[in-house]
Amino acid sequence: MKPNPLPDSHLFAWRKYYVSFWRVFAAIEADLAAAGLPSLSWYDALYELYLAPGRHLRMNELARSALLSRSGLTRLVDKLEKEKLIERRSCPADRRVQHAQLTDKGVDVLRKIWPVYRAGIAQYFAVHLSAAEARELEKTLAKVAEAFALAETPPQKA
Amino acid sequence: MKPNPLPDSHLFAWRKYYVSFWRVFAAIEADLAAAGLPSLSWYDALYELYLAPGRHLRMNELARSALLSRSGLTRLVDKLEKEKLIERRSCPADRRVQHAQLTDKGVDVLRKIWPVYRAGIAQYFAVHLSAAEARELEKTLAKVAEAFALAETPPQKA
DNA sequence: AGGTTTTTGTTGCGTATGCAACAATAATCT
DNA sequence: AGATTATTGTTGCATACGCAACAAAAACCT
Repeated sequence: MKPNPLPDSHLFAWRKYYVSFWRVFAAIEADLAAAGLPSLSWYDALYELYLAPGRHLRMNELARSALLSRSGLTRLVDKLEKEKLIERRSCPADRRVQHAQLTDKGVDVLRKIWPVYRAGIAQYFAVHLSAAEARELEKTLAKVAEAFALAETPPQKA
Repeated sequence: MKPNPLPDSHLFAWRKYYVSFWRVFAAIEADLAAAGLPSLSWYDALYELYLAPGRHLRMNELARSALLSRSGLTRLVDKLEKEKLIERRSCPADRRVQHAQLTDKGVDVLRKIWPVYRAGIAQYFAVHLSAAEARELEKTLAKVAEAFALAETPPQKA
């Protein structure tokens, strides 16, 4: 940990990354709340289920995708289930496992949130980026995100 | 709001931005907690005071810089004051105003946090960026952040 | 098979944080 | 000056979230 190479260029990049993210995130959350819609954590969970084959995922998988702890996800799924946006389903093959299954009503809510979310992304974030900058940003941050995806895979024998 | 131009390139950039940020943020927070250090919100507030002329700021200003609501900042300052990292000082010129004044002990804590924070930035974020990418990222996200700085300034008459 | 270890989801608890309401004070407008 | 309005920081309340402990179930060992 001694070499710790953090040149100014990278530190400055971090500061902008950090500040800009919180500002954009707060602005989008405020827009959602003002529209009487659920917050982004609901969207994230519902959307991950929407993408999943069969529109269902194990709690554990969903927690990872939705960027939550397992306990946090349990609470979130409690609320989503109370609103009938998902259903919990036991897994016959492994009786420890619960699946969260997206309902049609869940898809509806997803479709209600998206226009406001999209407008927020456009207004607070995308409007400042050229197409080239967007592609560059995606490429760069993909590497940052990817490192965590790899870390989730335990080291293989070979 | 109808045109709403959000091309795929920008949407993909947003997804990477969003996911990578949460992952990096959580990893750094975990490192700080593991080292028995306070969380980033403490660092943010102390650091903004450190940068400020005279090492003090009004509560309102500090809330903005530290990315917190006024009430959130009040609670944070309560804790910082209890640990003697800052002092509250009334302002004679405007008796509504309180200043948060960084103490020497506050500077010490800042210096204790920074190595762990820096290592986290380096390890989870900076290591994936070339110098050119870092500069590009900073330039791009500066525009995103700057829009909010401008929005804070109420529209001028002219 | 029988005992240990790991994994899975849930719960108790503590903490962080925002919104709306509030009191004190300052600024603004006749 | 006097009345109204705006600003500042704080508080009550509600909510969201993580960690550690837990029970149930599976996987893994001899």
